[in-house]
Amino acid sequence: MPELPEVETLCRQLKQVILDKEILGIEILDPKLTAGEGLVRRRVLSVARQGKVLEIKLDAGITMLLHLRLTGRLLWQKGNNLSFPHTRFTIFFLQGRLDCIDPRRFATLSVQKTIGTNFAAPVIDPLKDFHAFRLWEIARRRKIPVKSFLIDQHIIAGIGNIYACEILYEASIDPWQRVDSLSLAKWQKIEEATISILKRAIACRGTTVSDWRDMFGRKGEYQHYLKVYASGGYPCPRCQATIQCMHLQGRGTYFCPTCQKPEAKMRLF
DNA sequence: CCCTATGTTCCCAA
DNA sequence: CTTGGGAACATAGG
Repeated sequence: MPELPEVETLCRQLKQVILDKEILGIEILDPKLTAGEGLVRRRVLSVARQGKVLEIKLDAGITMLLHLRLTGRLLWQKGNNLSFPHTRFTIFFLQGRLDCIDPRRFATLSVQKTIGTNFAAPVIDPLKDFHAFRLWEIARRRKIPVKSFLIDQHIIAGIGNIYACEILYEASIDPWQRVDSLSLAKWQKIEEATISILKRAIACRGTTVSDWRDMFGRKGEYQHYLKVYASGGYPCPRCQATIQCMHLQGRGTYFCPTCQKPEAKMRLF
């Protein structure tokens, strides 16, 4: 479910609730996630997001890395409510408990001892260092469709299928256009669209098209601002042409065939 | 039964 | 080495 705005929402909400708090206990219900054992009595020093990964630093030099993949959720609860089905682990604090719920069990949890040189991954965070010129330089050397480039987590960390579709619609660029054919001016349009869309989606606490919920169980609001995602067959808000859906890399890719007109010979199939 | 799904990784072929 | 396609992971919903 979660892309950058959803993970950022969880990150901010986690900070409100568990920063500086002590872990009183952990219950692991999914044997795939035993990495979480041994964190009892540790205190939360910081919560951060790297791409779609939540990074929780504890004392004693311990770092938890949580990736929710497709269907992972975090839910903060007070009191002794019954756990939701598919709850995979629970972390208990004095103030409440944090449930990780994940029907498809794709979510991953790892625990690392922080050792000396913790070099940053050479990955671009769309909100911190998405600069058109830098992206243009990297893209010049690649021959993949621009949408594949935007959702490649080794290049840019955090953009997934929904926001890639929205960004390319906003920038009026064909998702299949080869990245090595994009001008610097087009990259400036992509930069502008990416930053405005992701910021607005964060302000909306994410996009709920099916089951995304924030840490307090609330739906997001950005689904009301989607222009093309999940709108196949509906008219384009700009030109009234019919929004199309085609597969790219096995993912549903929504676009306006008129506003995002393919440039001759630059489209890949 | 069929298909789809906001993610990632691995294997294989061109 | 690069790229694209498909399967895998596991489950719910239309």
